[in-house]
Order: sequence, then C-alpha cells, then structure tokens
Amino acid sequence: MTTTKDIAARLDLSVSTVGRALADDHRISAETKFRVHQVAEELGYVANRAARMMRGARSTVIGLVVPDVSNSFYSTVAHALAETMSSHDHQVMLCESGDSRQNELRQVRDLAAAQVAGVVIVPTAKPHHDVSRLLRSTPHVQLLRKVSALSPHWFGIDDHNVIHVATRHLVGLGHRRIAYIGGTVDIPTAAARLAGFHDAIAAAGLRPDVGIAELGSPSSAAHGADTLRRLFRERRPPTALVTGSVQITRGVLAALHEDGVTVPRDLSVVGFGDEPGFAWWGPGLTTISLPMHELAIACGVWLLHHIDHQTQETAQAPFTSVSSGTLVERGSTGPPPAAPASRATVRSRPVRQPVRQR
Amino acid sequence: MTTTKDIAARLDLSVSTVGRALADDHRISAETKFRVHQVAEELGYVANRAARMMRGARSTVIGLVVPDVSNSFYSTVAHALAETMSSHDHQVMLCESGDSRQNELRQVRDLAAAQVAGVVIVPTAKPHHDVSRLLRSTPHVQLLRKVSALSPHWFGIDDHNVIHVATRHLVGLGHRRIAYIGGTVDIPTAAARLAGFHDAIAAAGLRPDVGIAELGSPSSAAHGADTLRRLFRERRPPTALVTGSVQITRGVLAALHEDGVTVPRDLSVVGFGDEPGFAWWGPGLTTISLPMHELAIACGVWLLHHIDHQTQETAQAPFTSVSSGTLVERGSTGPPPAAPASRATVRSRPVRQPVRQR
DNA sequence: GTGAAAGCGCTAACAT
DNA sequence: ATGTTAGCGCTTTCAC
Repeated sequence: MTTTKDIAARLDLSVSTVGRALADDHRISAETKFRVHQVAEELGYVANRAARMMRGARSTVIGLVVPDVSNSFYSTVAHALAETMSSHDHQVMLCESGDSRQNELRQVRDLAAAQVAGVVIVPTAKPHHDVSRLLRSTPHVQLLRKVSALSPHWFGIDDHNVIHVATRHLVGLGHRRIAYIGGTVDIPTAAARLAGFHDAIAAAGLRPDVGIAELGSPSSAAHGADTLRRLFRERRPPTALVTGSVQITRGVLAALHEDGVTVPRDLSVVGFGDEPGFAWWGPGLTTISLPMHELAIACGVWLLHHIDHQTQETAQAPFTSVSSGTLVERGSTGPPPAAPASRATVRSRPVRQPVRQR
Repeated sequence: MTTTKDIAARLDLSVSTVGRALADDHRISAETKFRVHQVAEELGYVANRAARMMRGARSTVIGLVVPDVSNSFYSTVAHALAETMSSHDHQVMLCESGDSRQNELRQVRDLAAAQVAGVVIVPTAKPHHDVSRLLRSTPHVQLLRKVSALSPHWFGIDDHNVIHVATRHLVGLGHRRIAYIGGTVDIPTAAARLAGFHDAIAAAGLRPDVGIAELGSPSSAAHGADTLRRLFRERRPPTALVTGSVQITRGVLAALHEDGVTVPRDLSVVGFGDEPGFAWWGPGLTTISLPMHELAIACGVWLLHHIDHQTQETAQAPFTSVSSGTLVERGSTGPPPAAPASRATVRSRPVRQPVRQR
C-alpha cells in the first residue's frame, strides 16, 4: 500500500506538503501539486480511510439493517439507498438481522465499531437494550417498522390505512366473510395492519375471519399457504381475502395456483405490495402498491441531511414521514357468489396440477 | 465514544493493561480482567476499528460489487453472502456499479480506501484499468461474469450449456424457428449464452432468429419486451423462444401477458432463472433454474479461505468453479403447431387487456 | 502483573 | 510555500 510517506520520499518533500497538495491546499504551489498528483497516480495512491478517521474525519459509511435482502421489498430499499448514498459519496454496509435480536445486536455492534456515519434500520420486534444504547450515539432512522426504544425518526407507510383500503374495497364489492392473513402482531407494522382490517370490518358490521401468524412466527410464504388452506377447510370459508405482507401474499398465490382455486369466482384476493409477477398471476392480482423505492430515497437523503446538521445544538424534533399505498385494481377481486359459496376444491396435500390457461 | 483511556482512568490503570485485559492476555490477573470488563460493559465500550486497522489488523469487511441489487438475481447473492460473512464475523459493503465502468471504478476505489479484506465482484464488460490495479492488492473473486483483466478466480455458471440445454429442449419438441433474446455480447456471460444457442441451433441444422440486445444496451425488461414484439412483427415469427437473462425474461413475460399471446400454442418459451412468480405465469414457465444461493455461498467461503491462506508464498493456482442450471419443465413449452403458425395477435402499442384465466 | 513509550497514516497547529 | 511536531486509539515491544 502506497502512503503519503512514499510519495514524500519519492519527491524529497515532507509528508505534510504531500498531504496538503493532495487536499488542494491554497498554500501549495501549482507545480508541486502537479508533481505530487503525478506520483500519486503513478504509485496508485489511495488515501487510508482508517488513518483519516483517526484524525476525526467522519466515516462515509451508512449501515443498513434489514431482516433479509433477498426479500424484494428490502432489496428495493437496498438498491435505492445504495444509489442515494453513492451519489452523495457514501457507502452502504449491508446487515441482515434475520429478524433475530441477537443478530441485530451483533450487526449494530459492528456498525458502531466501524464508527459509521449513520444507520437505517428496520428493527426487530424488541431490539436488545444494547442496540438502543449503541445507536444513541449514532444518527439513525427507522424504516417501515417503528419501535419506541430507538430514535423517534421514522419513515414508513400508513399500514393501518393500507389494509383498511384493501378491506373496504372487498366490502364495497359485497363480500361479507372476509379473511385476513398477516404476520405476528409483535411487530408494530403487522399490528397496525391487523387493526386496519379490524376497523374496516367493524365499520361494515361484519364478522372477521382472521388468520394471523402465531406469535413469534415470521411472516413467511409457508405461513401464508398453510393458513389459507386452514381457512378453506373451515365450515364456511371466506369469500374474500386480504394479505398483510409480501411473503404471505407469495405463499397464498402459490397455494391458490397449486390447488386450482379459481379467482375471483371462488375467492377474491387483495395482495400486499406490487412485486414483479403479481400483474400476471391468474387474472392479475388486485393489490396494494407501495412506494418502497421513493420511501428509501427519502429516508436516505433525510439521514444524510440529519447527519450534517445535527451537530448544531438545536433540539432535534422527532421526524416521521408516512407514505401511503395505492390500490391497484386488477382481476383478482370481484363480487361474491350470489348463491351460497360453492366449496372450492382445496386439498390439504396439494397435487401439482397447474391451471392451464387457454 | 468510550476509549480504553476512559476505562483506564476510571480504574486507575494504564491503557496497556486495559488493552491486554480486553484481549484476554494471559499475564493479566483474573480480577483485573473482571473489573475491566465490568467497566467496559458499563461504559458501553466498543473497540475502534479504525485504530485497530492502523495497527495492522486486517479489515473484516468484504466488498460486494454488483450491477444492481434490486435485480433478484443479485439480491439472492447479496443475501447469501451477507449470511456467510456474518457467520464468519465479517461484514458486507454493498456497491452497485449500475453496469457503468465509472461507477465501478468509484466503488472499487472506495473499497480500496477502506482497506477491505476482500472483494466479490460481478464486473462490467470492460473494467477501467485502475480497477485491475486497485484490486491487484486485494484478494478478490469474480462472480458470474469473468473478465481477463481481473484475477483468474471465478465462480460462475455454465452459460453456454444452460442455453444449449434450453434450446435443445425446444428442438426436441419439434420447433424449427427458434428465437433467442439475450443481452449485449460485450459481457462474456451473454456471449457464452449466445454461443450456446448458436451451437444448439447449428447442431440441429436450423436457421436461428436471433434478437440480441444492441451493443451497449443493458439486458433490461424493456429490451426483452421490445425485441419480442419486433420478432412477432416479422413475416414468419418464431414458434419458440429462449431468453438469456432474468430481466429479459421478465419483459417477455409481461409483453406476452399484455398482448394476450397464448402460450405454448402461439409460442413456446423457455425462461432464464427461476424467480418467484415464474411458476404461476400463464401455464407455468419452463425455465432454467440456477443455484445462485449456493453459488454465492461457495464463492464467499472460498474467498474467506483464500484471504486466510494466501499469505503463504505458495503460488495461487487460478481457481474456477462452474455450476450448472437445471431445466424445469412446466407448461410454457410444447410442440409447434402442425399447420403454419396462425399469426398471434400482437399489437405494437399494446392495450392493457389481461388474459382471463378460467 | 503492570506501566511507559513507540508507531500505524494522516492532518492541523505551529514554526520557519 | 514548505517543514516540524503532535496526536487520534489502539497494540506491542521493552522495561520494571
């Protein structure tokens, strides 16, 4: 590794002159600057960030803590943030919590050790106390989920409203037995979504068929598929369904496809998120589209601004930004059957038998 | 930020004793160690990585350079790598090149400045010379794509074979006018895929209808859709299609869906990659499934091993690992029409008119 | 078993 | 316009 010392030795200058030349200090002659840059280029000099940080320079690394980047929801976030940070000369450290407090703590500890400039975090249900403590001294903002143990700064979506709208849509179509499959209510967003469902159902004077995740179980595709099949095995299955997470939606769509359920005849479905493929699922999935890309960008630029301006002693007022989703109406929702719903053919042990389109 | 100095002052010890206690040095008494750890815990001490690195400690950060993490191909890679690195006490710095040499250079420069322990890179077509230079002094491995300017170590898939198998499948079904839509041949993987197609076509004695990307154009969904529509506008449109990237596959699927083309009656399709949703697209997409998760893990653990053992003066033999894909047969491929293909209804300005499934 | 001091690469205050 | 010096937080001699 080439250092300023090497360059100095090569030109018979002092390290400080080299440092200043590289920093384009006004006191250095144009000629010296030129020669320094030339040698630096030749030797492939790259300034050592570690040394710079020792001298008090702030890191240009932003930590991103998400449950799982392979979830397209979060990969969109990672992409948007990486782009935003890159265009502001910052880098993104990718950390996965796997929705485990222990992992989350390890990741945050690593970020603290790296003295990162800031952190964007989608927290787990109950972050470890040390996570709060470690983040206390680091500018950070919560994304999507919001827990009270961390900073009050938050960028998220109106979870309650989003599910409320989805449910109202089904009520408006005439459905009276509407089910909801969501994730564990440990997680605040999931709780808000469930509340949105309940409120919409209550406002319509209906009885909800709710299939939420068992406490502690993650919001997975398997859970979506299993719960759907359980709902269908009941005496009076629902005629409509609202899903409360992308993964659950995925599982439900796969199960409906595998089991040959005809949508919207046998069941109306409103999905969560608008992932690639949702548009071409069966008759097209009616779903809630969420502005994840824009949300992540807004969150990123806010954090950068916050980092630059919080040094002032001004009391930082809690900042929250709520974005809303949009109901995208496609073919998966329609009026309920006029006659008592004819039981759809749903097997608990599904046989692979794709529905041929013609 | 708490430092060893703070702890030392608190216990009236020297910084060296504190440092040793924290490092569990054998010369320090059990009691002192205990007290030091206690105070460290109380003060929320986190060792400063920058300072450690100044003392020669190697970084525990691995750079990951991909074109775009929102591409589920690469988000799978990012996830697998983050997991692997996390379980080996390493972190992942996420860098997006956007398939631009300039961005790639900036990102690699940042990684070099951060003195990262290693780099996993999906290189652009022609990386800047400085990228080679910068990476020369950093253990790195190429993933998927392979360019000669970088290290010979590479983990990828057998691109030629994968497309060869896909094409043979269609030939075997009796197709004689088979098209291929791939990305720009600037990128070695894309070139290999195209060659795989050509070889399979030549072996069958057929005339290929090839729709590759224009040079320099990225392998995008839009390109897939546009090229598909162009192919269909020709006098004798193909009866079968092979796609050469996930994005192109996505675009093709969307266009076929929007334009109401009946698959496999009007066109047989073999996709690339097995993304969520491909299974339920129309009659189920026949496609090449690729072991991206496993590939990324293998790549990650190899890099870690390489980092730990390259210090030995042993000449490092070039290491390459080729994984193969699997043809997943679903409903989107079938025999060609016996009679001259009835022109499918494809509009250049498609009207949204989803194909209703019944 | 513990302390003092040096030094990693860089920058900034203080000389010339 | 350039050189000298000190010090960031940590580890690691070398001393006691």
